[in-house]
Amino acid sequence: MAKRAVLGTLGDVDIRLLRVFVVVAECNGIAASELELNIGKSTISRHISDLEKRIGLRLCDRGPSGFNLTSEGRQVLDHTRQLLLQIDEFQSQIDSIQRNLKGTIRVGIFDQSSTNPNGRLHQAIAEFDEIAPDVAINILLDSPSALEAGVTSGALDLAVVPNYQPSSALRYRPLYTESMCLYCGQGHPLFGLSDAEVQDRDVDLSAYKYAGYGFNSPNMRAGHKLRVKRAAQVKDEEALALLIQSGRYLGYLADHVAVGLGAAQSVWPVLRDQTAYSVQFAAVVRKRPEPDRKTTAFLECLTSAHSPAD
Amino acid sequence: MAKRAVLGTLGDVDIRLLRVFVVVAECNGIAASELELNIGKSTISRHISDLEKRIGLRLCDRGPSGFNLTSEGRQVLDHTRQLLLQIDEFQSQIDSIQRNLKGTIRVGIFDQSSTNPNGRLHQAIAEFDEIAPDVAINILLDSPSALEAGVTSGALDLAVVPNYQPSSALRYRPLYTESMCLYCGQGHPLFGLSDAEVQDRDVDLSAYKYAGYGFNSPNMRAGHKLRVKRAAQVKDEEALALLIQSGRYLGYLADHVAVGLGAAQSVWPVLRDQTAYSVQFAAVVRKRPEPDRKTTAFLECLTSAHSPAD
DNA sequence: ACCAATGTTTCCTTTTTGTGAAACTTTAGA
DNA sequence: TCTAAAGTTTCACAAAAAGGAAACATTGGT
Repeated sequence: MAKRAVLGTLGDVDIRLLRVFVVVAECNGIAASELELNIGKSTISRHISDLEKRIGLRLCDRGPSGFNLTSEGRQVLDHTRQLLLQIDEFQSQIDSIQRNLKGTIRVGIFDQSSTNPNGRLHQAIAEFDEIAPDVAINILLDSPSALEAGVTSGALDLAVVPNYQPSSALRYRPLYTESMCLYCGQGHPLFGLSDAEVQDRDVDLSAYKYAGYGFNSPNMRAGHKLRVKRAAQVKDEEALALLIQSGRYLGYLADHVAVGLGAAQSVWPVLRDQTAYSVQFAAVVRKRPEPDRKTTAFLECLTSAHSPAD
Repeated sequence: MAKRAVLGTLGDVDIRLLRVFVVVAECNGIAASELELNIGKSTISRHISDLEKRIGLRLCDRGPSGFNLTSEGRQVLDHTRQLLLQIDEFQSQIDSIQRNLKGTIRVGIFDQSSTNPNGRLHQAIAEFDEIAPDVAINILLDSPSALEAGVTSGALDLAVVPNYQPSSALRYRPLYTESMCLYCGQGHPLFGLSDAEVQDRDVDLSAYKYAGYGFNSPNMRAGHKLRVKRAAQVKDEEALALLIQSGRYLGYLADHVAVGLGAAQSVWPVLRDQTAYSVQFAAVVRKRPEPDRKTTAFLECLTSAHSPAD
């Protein structure tokens, strides 16, 4: 240590010495406090006399003739007890900060993902409310790119988005996957045909009208891969399902949506082997500044809500 | 260190770290606080992260992108400020104990010493009242041996007594001296005789009546040394002076008393060369338990009141 | 793309602190 | 008077804490 900096030149009474003093005073002697403190008496003796030097007062008469606090010692003892209480209080204030999360958490959700039965957001929210009842939850629905932008800028604490094109500024935590497939509706030329039949006929999918989302999304990328031309743009899943059910359009649907629509009766998977793909949904937070505690806690809730154990 | 005792296992938040944290927060960054703290940034950085580990909370985002307290950091800062205030308050409570003497001080005075002009007890009292206005002074007059017994037993805090037969349990601090001499009164056979004349006549002092104190005192010891027989016992100086002035008795008087009686007119020193002696008056306190602060302070006042400088 | 500023980490040194053992000192009590 | 008990002091040592220097890492601005 080069030189003690300006801090606590005079002050910074050693809390430890004060604690020792209190115990010694309560035990009414050094010998008696040995057990309590679990320190040798030579050490205790030095502690007490150190303390006396530091605060410049003789605190007690001690020796073979007995132990007695001086009048100053009694006063110091009183003030010390109070100080130690205040320190304990400080400790518990800190503890309570640790325990009680407060504030508002802003969570973004991909607006077309709420129907997936794999998504356990509701469960995560319930868990979170259990451990952090004082945090207000703010939920916002938007497109994946808008959500990621929000998280990056700090406008959102966390978002649940399909995990594609990961940004290096963000940290992704996989939650669940959604399986997608190209569907057509009743009345469509491909309706009812098995993959083998379609393949036998050497069908060119791009010959059919295709409906998809108008914004950047896994759906859009899948469409690109099929090289289909988008004849209809939609903004939400229901609209897309409607177009497909019309029997005029091909389009990607999540399998759970197809099931919801009545499956084989209403919509039909096209070339499942080739067109099926799955999207992983992930919770995303920014890397820095590091997410705060309530965000981390929410992330944990999300993870545990989606872990296989549950 | 063999093993940290049970004290403050979890707690004992390091006050120093908290102080550093407050300064850093106030300076809004580590670099800025370097000057203020007069510590290198590497150390400060470590301090802050140590503190974060100890209390288990991230306190601030820091880095090239700027410095920002987290919401927890802000809360901790508030509580820390309060704690530091309370520590300061503790300090000043201690200081005030140091400064303000309280209680009662019991002082004993040799009851035959109050007329000596060298005794500056009044001045000492004035000084003491200046520095310790809240201490009540209790003064008791008694014989030297009674006073010393009082000090030894703790019934008295301090006494001013002629310093003879020092007791090993007591600590003596010389204050002033009183010169004594054997005197006779007008009408006595030795009145008016110079030392030489008395010696020429080969006078046997023990042939004359002698008057002295009836209790153990320097006066009594002086009488023993002269081998005079005590024909009259007195209990105070005025009675003694009266007997001597009668011209019938020899007796020891303090020179200042003789002067007060009118010196050469009224009383006459006998064989000054041989009979003169001086008594040192001293303040006396017990060695242990060590005298308390007000006693020590009073002792200081006595000393300074009697020091040559004054 | 480069630079300056802000922190962090690693490595090493110095100082302070905490500790026990043992030899002493003092005092109360048998 | 002798002894046991209570503290104090001295000595030696280990560990923690405080500190700095230098090499890194990250980021904002030119």
